[in-house]
Amino acid sequence: MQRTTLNLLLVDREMPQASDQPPVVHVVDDDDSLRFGLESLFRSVGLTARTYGSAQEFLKAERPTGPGCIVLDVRLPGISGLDFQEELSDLGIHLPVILMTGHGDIPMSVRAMKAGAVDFLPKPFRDQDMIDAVTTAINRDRLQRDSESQATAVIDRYETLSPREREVMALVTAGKMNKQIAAELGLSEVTVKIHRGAAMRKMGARSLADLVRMADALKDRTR
Amino acid sequence: MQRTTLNLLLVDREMPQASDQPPVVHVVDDDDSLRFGLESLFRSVGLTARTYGSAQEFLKAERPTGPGCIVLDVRLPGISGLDFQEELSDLGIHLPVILMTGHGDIPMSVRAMKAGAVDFLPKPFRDQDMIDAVTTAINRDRLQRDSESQATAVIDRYETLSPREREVMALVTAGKMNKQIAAELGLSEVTVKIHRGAAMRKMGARSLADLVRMADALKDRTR
DNA sequence: GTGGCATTCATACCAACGTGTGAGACAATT
DNA sequence: AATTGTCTCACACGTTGGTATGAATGCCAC
Repeated sequence: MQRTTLNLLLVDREMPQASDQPPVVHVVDDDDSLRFGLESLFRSVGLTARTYGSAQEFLKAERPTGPGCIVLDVRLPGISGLDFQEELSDLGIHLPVILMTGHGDIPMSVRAMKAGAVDFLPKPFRDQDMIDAVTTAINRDRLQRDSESQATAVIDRYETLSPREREVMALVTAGKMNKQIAAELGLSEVTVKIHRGAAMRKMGARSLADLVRMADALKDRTR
Repeated sequence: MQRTTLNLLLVDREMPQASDQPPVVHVVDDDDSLRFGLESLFRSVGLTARTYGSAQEFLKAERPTGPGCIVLDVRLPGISGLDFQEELSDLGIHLPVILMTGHGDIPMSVRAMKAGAVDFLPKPFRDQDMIDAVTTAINRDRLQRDSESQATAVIDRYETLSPREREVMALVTAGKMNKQIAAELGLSEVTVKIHRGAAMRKMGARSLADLVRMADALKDRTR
């Protein structure tokens, strides 16, 4: 579930976000002619492509923030495409990855897929297969981005809560009554109500159901 | 993602369940000696194996209900292992699948992994690789089973709700007040309270937070 | 030290929730 | 025909939740 747990909780407040930027396909391959070929292929279907001759070149370029995906050759100068795929995760670049290879084998493809690759295409591949893979990758990225931005909004609000408010929120969303919470924290019931109200206000929850879903979304992101 | 949304909601009531049956590895391959080899390999690590010479033989055997996984050759008499993998899903057999092949290629392995295979092993493989794959598969199955049985328990309870109770539950878990629900359904507030109470009782929810999580779990299963 | 923030609480009031009693209507089943 | 289940509602009572007023304490930073 990861859930699109929060579906429409925050939509009205988060709507005017720039989630509709045109997607960019980042092509990393040391073969010049293949880069040019892919660039024009993607342009032919209305997609913007940026190309890089090596992993280093990709990394020293401006870090991609908009939606898109990465098309990666397995054999790159200096680093394996598979290793680079993992490195991207560590760097916090979660764009979906498509791998290509001229001399690949099954274990290689399995490793890539286990690591979350969208597709693994042996060269030569058909143009349509690449386009299908990129389309799938971009859709996946869009979904990721949407749930990510919603989760981020919830986390941002959560950060504004005081320690006490967080404690109370945890117990409230665990289904406990104010009275029980007061006993558990050694407080009076009024105080609990105040923290509870503050948590609702700061989190932007219009109902307890909202708050419960936000709490669950927070748990999912921590795991 | 499916969320372990419900973590401990039902534990106290569902605990004495037979989720701790020993796992069974189902081996489907037409090569006799390989079947025997795998059977003794699995026995050597304390796993029970059942073997089948073909997909048909597997299907006409007693349908597996306990935990485990399926080890499948890609080339089977009559049907491709990849097609069989998909067929198993359609039949509602969701045991994790590991594929083996003597003459495989990359697209084959990619297709299998996309379809959710745990691993795809070219023959000959190392014993340890197979054991690792099976271990991963069985763990995955355990997680699936746990969340599945919890979800089933919630669904079973939901089925006992009357239509009105379901309507009210939906609106309650959407965060609406009794007053609003009454207006929306053209009812008096008392009536809403009665349905609401009945829903809580029948669902076994001890708090609104519980009910909200159950409602979300139901949505996740429907999707 | 003064302002700001977090935390705590009493009192009080109103809104919302939960449940029980009692009852009428309708449909389907036995 | 009787039963069962669903759906409906009025009335009443007690509990729980939400908020405002007013106030006290302690801490940290400017």
